[in-house]
Amino acid sequence: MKSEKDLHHNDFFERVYQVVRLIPESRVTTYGLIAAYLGSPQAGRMVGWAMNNAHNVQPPVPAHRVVNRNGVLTGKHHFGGEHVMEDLLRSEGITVVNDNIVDFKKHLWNPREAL
DNA sequence: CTCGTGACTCCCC
DNA sequence: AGGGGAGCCACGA
Repeated sequence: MKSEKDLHHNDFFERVYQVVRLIPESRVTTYGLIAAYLGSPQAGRMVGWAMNNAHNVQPPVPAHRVVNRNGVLTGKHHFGGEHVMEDLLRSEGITVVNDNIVDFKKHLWNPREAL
């Protein structure tokens, strides 16, 4: 029935989006943990590449909850403003200082353990 | 088809 | 401490 092309919902990007949508409020995860959960521990760059396109995807993807392995907001320049990503996190109760998430490990959400 | 690039991460020197 | 290389894989030129 389904052709190869109809399997687009299994694409790496789509699987990334599905995981990101499951990150709870006030929690964050990393590019590497998402990649690892999807079976490609070395493909963190792909997760970032997927986030680059996340703004024109539905349902919405809370891309601000994805940071690098040190809890740094490396993707903040893709939110259309210097403080947009940071403000979104703050509005969920997360403290950000100099692009670093305070108490990062306390807010870290690991899909491999949670899902 | 090949090449360069990237919101990453790990390893080695 | 910090810089370079490699693996990852989608995408556009």
